[in-house]
Amino acid sequence: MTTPVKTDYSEDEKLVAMYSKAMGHPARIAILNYLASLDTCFFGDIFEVLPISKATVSQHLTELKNAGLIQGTIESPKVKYCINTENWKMAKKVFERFFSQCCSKVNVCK
Amino acid sequence: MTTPVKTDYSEDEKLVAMYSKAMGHPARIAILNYLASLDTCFFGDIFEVLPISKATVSQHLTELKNAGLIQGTIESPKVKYCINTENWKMAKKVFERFFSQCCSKVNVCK
DNA sequence: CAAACAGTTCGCAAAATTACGAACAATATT
DNA sequence: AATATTGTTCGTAATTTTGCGAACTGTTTG
Repeated sequence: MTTPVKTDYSEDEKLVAMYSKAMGHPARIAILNYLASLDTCFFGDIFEVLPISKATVSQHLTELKNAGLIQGTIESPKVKYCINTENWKMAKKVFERFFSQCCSKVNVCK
Repeated sequence: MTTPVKTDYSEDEKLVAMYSKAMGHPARIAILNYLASLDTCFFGDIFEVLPISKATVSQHLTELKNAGLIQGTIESPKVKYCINTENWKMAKKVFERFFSQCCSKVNVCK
């Protein structure tokens, strides 16, 4: 009957952390903002707007794709990117739950 | 009249990225969850619940403090930690705005 | 005053992130 | 068929992150 020491993190904790990590760079936030404001968007459009090389843009896009926040489809010779709305909604929900758990009661230090 | 190429990221983009980065690790999410569920909490309580060394816990706490999401006050010989409600609300708002900008229109690829 | 307690900081190692240019693939154009 | 266009991948370098044990700081207790 000891304290319930965590041997691992919960799925929810891992999920929030995963989305957060993917969003943990201004370039990736800028990409998401940009994609969220558009219907369609090619790699070139994103690259054009960011102050980094295309190799780096491509890397950031891969990370966002791996996190599930965006998706890309080939339209030769271009690649069209967009928000993955399904997962975007999921992330939105997960963050809402996360942030709403605090500040309901007064729990300030001191 | 060329395309408005970004030379830097907006303050909002940097802010979301900063909070996200701080939240980009399951241990830090677990800490925030834990703190959000309590009124008061000492370092030892947090350490006790996590599967990592106290040196590492201390590091994570420092990061969360630097991001402004938590605060700590010394109550010798212990240290009491808690959510920084002011900034927590700020973060909540910032993420709400971020996530609500999408999915209003149908902008799925293909 | 010595020993115990509660955390932080230091020093270090391993791994991951960030960034870029150059090389590469795959289609499109001439 | 050669060349241009569009992105991705590779190789590499610099930096940051993550994690830990050990040493340290500052109270507090014996």
